[in-house]
Amino acid sequence: MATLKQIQYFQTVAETQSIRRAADRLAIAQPTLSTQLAALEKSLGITLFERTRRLTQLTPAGRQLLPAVKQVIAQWHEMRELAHTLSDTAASTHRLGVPPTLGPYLLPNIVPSIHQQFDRLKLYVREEPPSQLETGVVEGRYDLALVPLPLRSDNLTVDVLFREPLMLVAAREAGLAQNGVLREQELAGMSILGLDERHQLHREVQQICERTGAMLNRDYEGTSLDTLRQMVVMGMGVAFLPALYIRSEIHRPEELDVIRIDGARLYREHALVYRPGSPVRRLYQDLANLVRERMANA
Amino acid sequence: MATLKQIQYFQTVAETQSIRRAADRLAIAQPTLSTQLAALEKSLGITLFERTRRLTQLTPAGRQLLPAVKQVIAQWHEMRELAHTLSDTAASTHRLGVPPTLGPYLLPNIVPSIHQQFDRLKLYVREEPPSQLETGVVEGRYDLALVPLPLRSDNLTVDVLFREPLMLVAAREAGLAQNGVLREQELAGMSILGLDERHQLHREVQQICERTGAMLNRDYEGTSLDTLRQMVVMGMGVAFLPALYIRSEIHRPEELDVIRIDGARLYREHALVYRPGSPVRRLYQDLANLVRERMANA
DNA sequence: TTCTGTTATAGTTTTTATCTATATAGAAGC
DNA sequence: GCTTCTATATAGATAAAAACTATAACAGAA
Repeated sequence: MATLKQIQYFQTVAETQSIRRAADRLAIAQPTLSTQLAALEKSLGITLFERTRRLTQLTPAGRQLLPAVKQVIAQWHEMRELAHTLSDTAASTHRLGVPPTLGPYLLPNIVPSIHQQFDRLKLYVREEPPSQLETGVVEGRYDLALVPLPLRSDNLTVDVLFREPLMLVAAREAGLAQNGVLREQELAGMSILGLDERHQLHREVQQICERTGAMLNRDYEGTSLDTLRQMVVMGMGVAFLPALYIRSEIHRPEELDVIRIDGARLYREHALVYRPGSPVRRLYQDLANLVRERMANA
Repeated sequence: MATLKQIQYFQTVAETQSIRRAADRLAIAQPTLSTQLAALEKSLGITLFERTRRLTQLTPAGRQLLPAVKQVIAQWHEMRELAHTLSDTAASTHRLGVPPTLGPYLLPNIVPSIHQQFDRLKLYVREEPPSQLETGVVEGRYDLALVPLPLRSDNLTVDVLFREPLMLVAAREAGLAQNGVLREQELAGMSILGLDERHQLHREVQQICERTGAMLNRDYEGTSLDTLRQMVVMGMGVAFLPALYIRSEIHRPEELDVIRIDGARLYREHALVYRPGSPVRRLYQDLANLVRERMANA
């Protein structure tokens, strides 16, 4: 089987038109080169060179093989260069999974910071429900993912990132806003709109309702935060929406009241997860730190 | 330094997602594969795989290197296929040099036969004066050449091909033709048009003139056989033209008389030459035989 | 926990790439 | 025509590395 070395030897002999000079340039002994050339010729089934005392030149077949040989070497060098670039782990493309209720509202805040600190890092981002994100990371479809806590799987490394408050949102006409604050007790009996159960937020809101005595309206469920907001605007009820969503999507206070609930533990918690064995876990820890800092300062 | 084998190993592991299965498919022991992978990773400065018990999968960097790796292997296979094709020596392109006073008139007669017998052989043909053809072969610019005898160089293998008669050509008005034959003595004192001295034919005609007592007209010399013919047509004199030229270019007997000279050794002799060390000399001998047979039957 | 399957490591053997020394042969020079 | 020079080939020895076997380490499943 021909080796890359032999192919390089071939090219050098073709260029120098001399086994002797090629051996010098390659810094190997001349007999080595002779032997390796012979081995290459044998493995290819071609006589590549016409050897005379005065000069060693290509045969017609060798001459026509040379461009193909150069191609192989060129591709090989290209591969090595790419490897060199990639040897900085932060220069690769990492596959990041995000939940649809977080990604679009968080990433715009942090991606610029990421590119500032890791200028050659690239992210390939996909949205999926959190449960699929977890299995996606375990199975290797993702390198890392943003997921809400708590986790189902226990074989992933978890870097807790931040808590995101859930705020009560009501139509302006409902007149619920009293200085933008409501006491927890006042939630009791209230009808709450939620997302459908495929979303993690469904469960989170469900738990809040159980704790506070509010009632989760299961007749109408949103399929996204945007539809949920629309349902609130149309007066179908009130809803808990994540703070990052509110910050990025609700700009017209004349339509909606955003109300903080006094006393209740109303938040969801996000984490960055990846496989414990990932050779670039160090980079992912740095990324987690960056997100934490960015959110702490926001 | 990364080897082709290691690169193949890399690809196979990436495909099978398992060192174990890859080792099976490659028919090598598993520890060998582990070691070679580690060596490749070290030489590239990249961790290519994330090894867990359950599956061995690519790291982000490895994933991005994979296409480049496949390129290298693809190019290598392409090279091997080409080598296989070229392993039939008669499937290569051979550089053939021909003199301008022979090539255009001989090749149309023999090239079809060559392609019939060696259907994958290709000829790259160039025209040059015979002296340059000889050095061209010696120096390796040509693989083989058609040249007139005698040769200057003595370090070339010579396959004599055939004798080509030189015929006297005169304008119809000159009225020289007597049954198309002239006796040698009648040449004495006659003014003969020739090519300029860069052509071998110049010397050949010069020798004929010396032998027969004819006079070589040096005031007007042709730069090609075609101009020489024109000069004859215009009544500037008579000329010796090679039989192959006459056969292929002179179709209008009303303009010119073609006259055979009785008694004189009027011919030039052609040979096929190539370097004695050429690994494909066997093929060139076959080609020479083919030309000889073709010309004997013509 | 124990068992199973996968990868890594240790130690050995085989292969092969490389070296030095020398033979061989063509070209140039005497 | 002989010698010398120079380039490649061959022989034999050595060093490098690629391969093997055996076994350790370890995670996940039973």
